[in-house]
Amino acid sequence: IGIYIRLFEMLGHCKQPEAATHLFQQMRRNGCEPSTEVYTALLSAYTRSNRLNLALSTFKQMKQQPDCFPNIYTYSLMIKACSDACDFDLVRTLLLEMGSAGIEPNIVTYNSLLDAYGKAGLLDKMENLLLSLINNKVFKPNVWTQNMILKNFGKWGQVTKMEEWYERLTSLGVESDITTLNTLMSVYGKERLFEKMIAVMEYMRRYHYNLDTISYNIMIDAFGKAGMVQQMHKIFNLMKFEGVRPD
RNA sequence: AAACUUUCGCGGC
Repeated sequence: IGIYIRLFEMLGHCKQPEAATHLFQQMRRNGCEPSTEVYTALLSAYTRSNRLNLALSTFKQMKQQPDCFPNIYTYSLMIKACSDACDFDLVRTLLLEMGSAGIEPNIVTYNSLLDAYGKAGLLDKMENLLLSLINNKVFKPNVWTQNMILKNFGKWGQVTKMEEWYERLTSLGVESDITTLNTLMSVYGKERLFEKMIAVMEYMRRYHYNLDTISYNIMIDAFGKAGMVQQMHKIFNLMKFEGVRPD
């Protein structure tokens, strides 16, 4: 059983939803009873390839099986899939369904929903939900919440909002990680705020965050798009000097 | 063992 879950996970990463379907059928022919975990892994393989309809029909099928009750992982996954498709009515249905099943959403569930609002440009909804989570003290935002909030304000050009929320979340005790700082650099790069982008890089070097391939890609990309060739070369040379390999 | 975030790809709609 664990092997099947591992295989579904691998097929998900390789974007092979059809192969996952076949594996599931084969599993059943071999007399293996599906479980919550197996269905969740299968659904994950589907949603990783954005096969929402296939995931929805499989989810329905899952709920008709004995001993295959969706759990918090299953619901979070389905909520993310519906969120990514901007089907917020379906998200609401799933949240209600979870509630009646006695399953409470957690920070991961809300992170998916917050990100979906952000991606759709519904920044007010995103911010209001975040504020209510903070004010109700149900969940502490975590570093994933922070990174996603910063990215979404940045994505829509709201740099000041992004900086305000960075300060606020930091003051609430959320730590920054390499992804946080890469996100800030990416936004500053897109906005052509190169001095801020470089300031983040220097901060990272000063405080011993190891810049990774993504960090350098972000900066090279930003300078490249602006046609700033010698700055681009400087970053490239720094990357070689630091022993980070390009991809 | 299975769910959430940053660059670029690949895949899907």
